[in-house]
Amino acid sequence: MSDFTIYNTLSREKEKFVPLHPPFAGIYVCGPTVYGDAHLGHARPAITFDLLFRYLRHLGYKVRYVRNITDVGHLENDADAGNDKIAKKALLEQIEPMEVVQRYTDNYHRNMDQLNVLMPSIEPRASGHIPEQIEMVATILEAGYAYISNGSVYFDVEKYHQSNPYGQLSGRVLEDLLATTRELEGQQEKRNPFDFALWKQAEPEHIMRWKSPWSEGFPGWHLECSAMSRKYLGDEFDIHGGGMDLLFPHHECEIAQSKIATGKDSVRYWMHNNLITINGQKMGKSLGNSIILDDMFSGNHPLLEQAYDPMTIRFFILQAHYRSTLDFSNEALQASEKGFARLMKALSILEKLPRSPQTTIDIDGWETRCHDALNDDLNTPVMISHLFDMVRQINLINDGKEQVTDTDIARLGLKLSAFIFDILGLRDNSIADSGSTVLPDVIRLLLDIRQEAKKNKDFTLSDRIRNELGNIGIKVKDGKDGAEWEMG
RNA sequence: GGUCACAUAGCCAAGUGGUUAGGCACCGGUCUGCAAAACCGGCUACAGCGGUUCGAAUCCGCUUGUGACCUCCA
Repeated sequence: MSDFTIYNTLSREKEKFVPLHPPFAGIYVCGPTVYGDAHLGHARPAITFDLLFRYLRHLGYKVRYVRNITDVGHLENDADAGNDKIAKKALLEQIEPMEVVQRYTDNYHRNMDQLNVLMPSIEPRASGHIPEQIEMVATILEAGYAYISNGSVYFDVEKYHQSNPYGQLSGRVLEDLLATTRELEGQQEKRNPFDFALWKQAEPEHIMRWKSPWSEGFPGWHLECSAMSRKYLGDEFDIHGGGMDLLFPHHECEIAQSKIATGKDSVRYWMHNNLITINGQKMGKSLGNSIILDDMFSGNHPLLEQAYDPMTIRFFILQAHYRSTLDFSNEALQASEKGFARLMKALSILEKLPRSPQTTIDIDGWETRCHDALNDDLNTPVMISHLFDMVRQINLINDGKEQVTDTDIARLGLKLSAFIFDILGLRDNSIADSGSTVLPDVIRLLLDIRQEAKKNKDFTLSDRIRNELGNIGIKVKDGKDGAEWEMG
């Protein structure tokens, strides 16, 4: 089996994953800003790094996965500035900022649970780490890489760049940045347009504010991730993840301020997931094509032809590689829905397969191919294509065209379960497998009666049972060994 | 305007120099009282133009198109 490799944005190459302190592995991922409902854009990084979390654990690492909640103010530039996003929403709705934060945090958690995204090991909130952030600002000031201007503290990028390469992660050249930065209001406090705030003095109407040595205000926009990753993962840690949209300036700034605060390059592997498009267009609130997850699951949105099960969404996202853009459309989602159902179907017949004295399929080679795909920078689409190869094998066994022993069925079942449920984090939520058995039993009874009717050539009765079950949403499917059914 | 990505069959999506990835749709077939479902099989594409090479979707150049970032949004 090959080594686990990760594409490192910093080197622009796939690198073998070697943790700093085996068997431990530390991951930090930029989490949501909780000022609105979770949408598709939140689902992708959550699922991508959930996959990473699950796979590292599968490989035997003891993983600490930290994913923050951003609940401290960040300015909006497009509107009548002055308030941060959370404060603004709070005023709008006449409630406490922390009430907004709580509501949308709960909502995010609920949606992530629906997508079968595991909770991280630690989920720190920016508002709960103000002292750590203030301390980091002070350290950077003492080191001489920041300056105070009108109660705010800014990071001195130019000075940093004299001894450290600024822009390495995102491929920016400082001189170019200077040439292309636009003139904006509020820039006059800064020595250079590309300097960024470590601490920001609050405007009078700004509700979320904390006391600091420099002013009453709030921490800078990139600082929380540096402060919290350091606190929970140390000065140096293994993996930092996030969306590609965070590459610049957010992660670039994190690198700079952490380097000065700790004297070390804090992150070994930078991982970035790509964005989601809808019908070929970027998803965005301003474009009116942003779909929140609740609507996705209920189908209640003009762009949606139907409701999509969370597992369909998860499977769909995993069918593309995390570093590629992924285009949502009804056609594509419906394709995934059917493919996923076929996968689950094959899994369900596994136990019922006819046993043979020998096995004619190559289980070990297949397992290696699955692992190799995952080891190749989490190439889930290739891994899933191997799963479908096994689906075909299972069906061929079922048709008597291939053979498998009793032992190998058990072995295969364990492996499939590990890949599909443990690593990919999929969940079989067909109704027959959950909750009470009363409904399945009743349906089974009806189907038995129908079978007898068919035997007696009473097709009026048999069709009536099938049709009326169909009317209440239960699809009857005749097979060789009696009828099957499913909700739908 | 600057920087960087990407362009693969009806749709989605892997693939980084030489054996048809995969899913959905579609078309055949098996099964079946009928239908549906299920299963098996088929479907050989790489934006355009030029170049490198014995050989290119894959490397290089140009053109066209799409997207991301360049903002005290995260």
